[in-house]
Amino acid sequence: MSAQYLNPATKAKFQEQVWALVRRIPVGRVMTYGQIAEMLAPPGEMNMQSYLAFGARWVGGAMAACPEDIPWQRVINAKGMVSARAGAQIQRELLQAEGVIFDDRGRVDLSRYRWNGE
DNA sequence: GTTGTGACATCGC
DNA sequence: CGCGATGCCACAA
Repeated sequence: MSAQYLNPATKAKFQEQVWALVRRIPVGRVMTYGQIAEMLAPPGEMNMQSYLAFGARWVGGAMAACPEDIPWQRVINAKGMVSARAGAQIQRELLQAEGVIFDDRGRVDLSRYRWNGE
């Protein structure tokens, strides 16, 4: 069969879940893509392992559509750094304005700022 | 139908 | 703790 495309509705739903979770991230806190992916429920249509392997990137895909209502700035990678994308410089300042401290390498202390979803 | 890319994670050194 | 290399899925051309 050709490329096994996932159901658009399922994708959109997952995207919606990501946004809902990002909205719950309190000020001064951050979350990693992998953590968000693991926190949300897998589309079910696909294998669990597959989701675990690429769920993080799906979160990035949802962020690609980052509505202005979503504090996408609080979503960072597992390295505690802002992903290399347009506006990374801005994102850093936004987090600093919220009280997040960046070290010389532009990294934040995940063990301190990472939000466990409470 | 095939090829390449991506807002990443994890393992190894 | 930091950096390099590998693997994974879905999507666009």
